[in-house]
Amino acid sequence: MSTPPQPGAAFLLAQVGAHAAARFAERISEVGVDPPDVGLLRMIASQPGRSQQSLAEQLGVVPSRVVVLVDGLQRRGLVERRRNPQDRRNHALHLTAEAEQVMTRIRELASTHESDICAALDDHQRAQLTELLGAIAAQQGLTPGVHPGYRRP
Amino acid sequence: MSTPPQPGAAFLLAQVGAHAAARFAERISEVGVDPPDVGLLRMIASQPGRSQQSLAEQLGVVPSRVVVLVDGLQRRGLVERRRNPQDRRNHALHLTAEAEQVMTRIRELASTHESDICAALDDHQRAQLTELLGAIAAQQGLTPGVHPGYRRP
DNA sequence: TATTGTTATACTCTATAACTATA
DNA sequence: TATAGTTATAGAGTATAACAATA
Repeated sequence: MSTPPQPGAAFLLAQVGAHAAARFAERISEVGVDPPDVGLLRMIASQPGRSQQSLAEQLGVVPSRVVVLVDGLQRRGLVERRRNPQDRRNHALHLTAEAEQVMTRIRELASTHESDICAALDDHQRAQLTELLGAIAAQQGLTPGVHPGYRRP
Repeated sequence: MSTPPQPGAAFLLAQVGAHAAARFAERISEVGVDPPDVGLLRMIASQPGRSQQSLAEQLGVVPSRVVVLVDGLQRRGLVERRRNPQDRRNHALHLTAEAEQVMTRIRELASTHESDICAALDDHQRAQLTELLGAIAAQQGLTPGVHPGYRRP
């Protein structure tokens, strides 16, 4: 007797999660950034002046990867590296004025994205889903706001 | 006034989904395969004798990628390519006896994985989550059982 | 001429390790 | 000597396009 291919919650999570991530990537390509960029921009926005090392640590990523990501954002004029006069080794990261506008647009896109992905659910179900996922995330020890797309070094 | 970083359902989906996928990849590494391998093995198991073209189409992937994946599975002794005497251009794909055993083990690992990922939920909540995710998957037009990790060509 | 599968090639992403400059 | 950041390099994964065999 063969096992019927009834996907469980874990497979559905991976499937729907990857779909949601891919659709989000499509949307934000409008402003010329990709999901890792957005993660970094959000972290810099919430704590301006952070060093690349501290970002690497929180993301669970090797510092040389942050260099590449920040290079890209700097080329696009979204992030500034400012030498810290107290310790000229480290770079304080700040968003540019343009980045503030871009972040506003990203928040709009994220909101549309949210509605799109949850189009099958009513408000109650959406709240329920958020609660269930939040419980899993907490129990699994996921860092709030940090996407595991950044891999551990 | 700054927007509080309250992650919505879409972000949680992407975050938890990527986590689930990564954990599953760890588990199945025990039998020397990775998630794309498992997807292919499952498809061949449910419809033995399929051609590489038909797999490529269902996965939404370029045929040359299927070549590489099947090469790997063949090297590991899990898949056989059999020339079709009627049309000697195409290769009918079949699982080996070893692959049947490996699939049994993978099903065990998937079951453990499922319990692990849903450890924060009781049975009722787990059923609820599965239902909500199923509704999203259907409304978003996702192919049942096909992980979007295989990208569209 | 069209189709199945393959190879050759190139591009992207990411990690490792060596290196520079500051401390 | 230790630390922040950078560069150079290599490996994995994947797509594109040219190609071989068969129809």
